[in-house]
Amino acid sequence: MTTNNMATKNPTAPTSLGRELNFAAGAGNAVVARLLAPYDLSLAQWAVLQTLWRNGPLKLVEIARLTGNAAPATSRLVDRMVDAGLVTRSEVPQDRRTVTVAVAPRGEELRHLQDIYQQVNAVLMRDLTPEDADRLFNLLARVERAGRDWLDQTGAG
Amino acid sequence: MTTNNMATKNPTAPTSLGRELNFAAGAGNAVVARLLAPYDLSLAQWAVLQTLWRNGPLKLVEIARLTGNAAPATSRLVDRMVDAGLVTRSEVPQDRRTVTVAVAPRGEELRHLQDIYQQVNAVLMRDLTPEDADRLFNLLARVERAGRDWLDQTGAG
DNA sequence: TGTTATTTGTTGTCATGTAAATAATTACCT
DNA sequence: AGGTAATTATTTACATGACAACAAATAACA
Repeated sequence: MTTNNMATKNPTAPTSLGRELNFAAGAGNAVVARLLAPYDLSLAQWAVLQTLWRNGPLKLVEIARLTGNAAPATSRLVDRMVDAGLVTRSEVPQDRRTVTVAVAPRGEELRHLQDIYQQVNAVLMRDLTPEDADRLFNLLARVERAGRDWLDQTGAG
Repeated sequence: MTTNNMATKNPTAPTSLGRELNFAAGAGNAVVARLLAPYDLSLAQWAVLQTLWRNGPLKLVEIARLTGNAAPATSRLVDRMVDAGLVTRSEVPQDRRTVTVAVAPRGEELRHLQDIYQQVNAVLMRDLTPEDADRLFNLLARVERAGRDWLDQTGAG
């Protein structure tokens, strides 16, 4: 099983986990992009709608946190989505710094795309057993946590 | 072990594989970026240098293929790397369409960064057993292949 | 109360990714 | 040979991402 451990022993094909992560993520993103293309919706836009469908109207900073993007990128992304009629911006009297973003009617019409990630899961995990799928999610979570921990300790230390 | 299968059964936390892939890849990319920052080198630039360090001078289209990017992105990326003195462009008499990209002296000085991905591997896989690491590489390869196959069949069919 | 720190959102600047269109060159094939 | 197809690289246009700097508003606190 591990007589020729790819990650630690194989000298002819040194393998970068970062590369494999990016290639796998890239393939997944291409699948979503193709599924969303008929609706003129990008993956980034879908991610914003998804957080709003699930959580209701949100502050911009919350959308940024939930989608894993920085605030400036989210601000401009929401700009384009407002122009496209997908979401609305509303000022908040209680805190005049914040802006509440909510789904607009044109975005509500796309709510049937809320569970499209399950189609993507099905495509990507076509050849995986349920046990393999569990393992993959678990391993990815551990990898991400290890990276974030190192970033925190290195950046703050 | 699979009494509460996250990927298929847990109704309270539906999980997107694409999301997890992107978050894990993002964490890995942030780690590399921080390691490369002292050398004023981006991940994309490092990837180009890596292909050249390993394979010698290459056509632009070969760099694009090996790094997994489209040709236009590679063309501009190489532009900036030429400006930075990292690589050189050379015309090929045998085929006047092609341009050969080679490592310049200033890029050769960074060759010690060739194996930096191993440091990243060590950070990301800190909590993984060698068997887990093997499984992760294997699962990622299968996921990517499933996505690419679907894209090919859907796009070409 | 009044000063300082924090939070929130935006804008500027840049790097990078895609797709489409273009130009130049080479390969193919009757 | 000559016309068509394929390959290679670039340019254009646009979306998206990061970081720094900034402005406005609120919170914290001496």
